[in-house]
Amino acid sequence: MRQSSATIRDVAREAAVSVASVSRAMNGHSSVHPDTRERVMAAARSLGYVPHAGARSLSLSRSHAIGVVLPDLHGEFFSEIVRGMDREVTARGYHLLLSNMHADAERAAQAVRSMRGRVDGLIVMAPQLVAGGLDEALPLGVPAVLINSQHGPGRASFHIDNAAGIAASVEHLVAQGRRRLVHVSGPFGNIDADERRQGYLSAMARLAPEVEPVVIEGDFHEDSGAAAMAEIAERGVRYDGIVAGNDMMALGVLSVLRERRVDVPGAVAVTGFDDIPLARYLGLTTIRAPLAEMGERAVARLVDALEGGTLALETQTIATELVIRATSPAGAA
Amino acid sequence: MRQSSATIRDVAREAAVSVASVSRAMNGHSSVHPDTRERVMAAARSLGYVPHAGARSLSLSRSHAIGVVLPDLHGEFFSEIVRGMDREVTARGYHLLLSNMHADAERAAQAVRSMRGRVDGLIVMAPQLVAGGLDEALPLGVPAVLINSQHGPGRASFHIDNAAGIAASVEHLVAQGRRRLVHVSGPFGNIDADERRQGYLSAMARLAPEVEPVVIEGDFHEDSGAAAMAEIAERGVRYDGIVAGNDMMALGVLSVLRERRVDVPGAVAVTGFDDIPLARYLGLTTIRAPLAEMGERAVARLVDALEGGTLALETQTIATELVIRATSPAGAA
DNA sequence: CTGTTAGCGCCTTCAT
DNA sequence: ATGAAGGCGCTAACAG
Repeated sequence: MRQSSATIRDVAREAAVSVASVSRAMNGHSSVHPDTRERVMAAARSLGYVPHAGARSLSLSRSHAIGVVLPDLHGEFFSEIVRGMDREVTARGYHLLLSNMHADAERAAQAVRSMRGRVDGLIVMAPQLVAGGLDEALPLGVPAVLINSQHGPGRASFHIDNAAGIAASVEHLVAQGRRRLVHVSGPFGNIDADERRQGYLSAMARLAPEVEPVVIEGDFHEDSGAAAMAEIAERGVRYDGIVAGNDMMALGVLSVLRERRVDVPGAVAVTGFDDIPLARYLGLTTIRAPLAEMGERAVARLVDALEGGTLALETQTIATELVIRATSPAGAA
Repeated sequence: MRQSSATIRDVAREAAVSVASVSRAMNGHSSVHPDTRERVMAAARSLGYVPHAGARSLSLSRSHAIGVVLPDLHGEFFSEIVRGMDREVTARGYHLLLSNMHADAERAAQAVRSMRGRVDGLIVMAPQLVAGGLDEALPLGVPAVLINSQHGPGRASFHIDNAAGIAASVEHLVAQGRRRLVHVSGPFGNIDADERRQGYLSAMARLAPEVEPVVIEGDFHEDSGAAAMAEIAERGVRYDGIVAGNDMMALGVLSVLRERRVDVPGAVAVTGFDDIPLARYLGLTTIRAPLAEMGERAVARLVDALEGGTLALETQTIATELVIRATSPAGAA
């Protein structure tokens, strides 16, 4: 049953021409006699011939595929970026090849290596890979765009301005007269988490220098937001605002607050990061980053480079936007 | 700069052996002298050699990639399925190649064709493609698994039991003494929408035969849920329950109800379909389908077939589960 | 155990 | 305008 499809040679035989002519006809070259072209097309149609992309890639050294390496598809964050990439890639006539990259450098390198020879370029998102690991893993000769990853100089990359985003949250809360702000951080070592935490610390030092900043480590999941609240209670920390490292943890925070019948935003204001759909529904103040757009831009940048342009080896910063909602309305406190 | 990577021949030269030996050594064949293997590995390492997957595929006629064709990555529905596929595919040592399929049959066929020669098998999700269109587009000789798509006999596929899911919702509401149930449907022609609508109609005929069923067409997006409520009001329809075709539309329905200060679930109960994360947060009763698991199973089935097994040309039905929440609590009405 | 050779399917000079 | 032939990088017989 597994009848192997027709090849270019079958078409050539059927049309009584050489394979070269078939190739030329199929690829719309000009120097082909209309009659020949017609015969070739007819033969191809009748045989149900479809060019073998793999062979084509090998011959042209261009696969028209770009590899995407990321931790996982879990949650809104990555799927939103991938969605943007998918949109652009479709418009450009390319394909997306997905690959999971695990946290440890060895398997990360493995994931990257396994794409050599099947993609023309790479987009890598490795927020939890330590600096250096990524630079070593990336193969030479394959253009790559990095997103929110730690890397050395001389790489094309995008960087969401995490610190500025969190700083905006802190400013917003401080403007309401709140000063005892606690930060629920993502896992230490994750670059996004680290930058956000650093943003919180800097902003606090600048805007509320007399207050001792408090950081609780979470893991970006909802449960850890709730757990953080428990720890805060245990340590007897007083606070009038919680700046969470992402929306999911903010939700965990909110559920605990609601359980304890704490007045939000009266007594405590809460902010998140990412602006996932849930945030809008629950009225959570958050920081929005144009993820899909960043995905599009990453692809555009890469494809432009592949098609003759040059890949600017610079980091492009993606600005974020503070979205104020019910958990910290403008005039509160 | 674009220094072309080392090939198997470079390694052979460096190790002073033939390319065949390099190939054998790299692929862990048994019949290779330990010394040569060592020399080869050393040479490969020093040259930073990474096998060219494309060339390998061509030679082996196996790409270890499976193509996924779907409408878009928008929303939870597809990304959840893709997440499951991604998980399984990683475990099996395969890659996922994404491709968007637009609604019209021509471009759908195009999307499928463009994957010939780059994947070993296909997983296709085309809920809005009319019967026949898909069967024609699918290339012979490439194993394919269809998910929630219209197709002729003799295909391997999965089918979410939409009708049974909606029927469960209707039964649940009827058990509460509600009978004037309105269905907000997805777009006509979409197989999921059609089956759910049909499930509603059958269940109504069976459980509330004296009631005239009411169907309003939406488009699976939130706004259309709100629009449906407007239309219902305009037509003066009386109701005590809204059975939406999916969660997003149910959310639209809920927002209108809340705006009008209608008592939910007292006066009106609402149900959705999909069990997106938001549903849990908003306490929306819904139908859950194990999407990620279905994605995993689709990949497992396909890969098993590719590795020697045979692809059972049958439709496997995915059972759904009624998740009762605040918008239609068990003892209400 | 190892080297030589012939493809996998296609594109592209180089002749004609 | 067309055909013949070499090659993309790798693997799989087939000989030694």
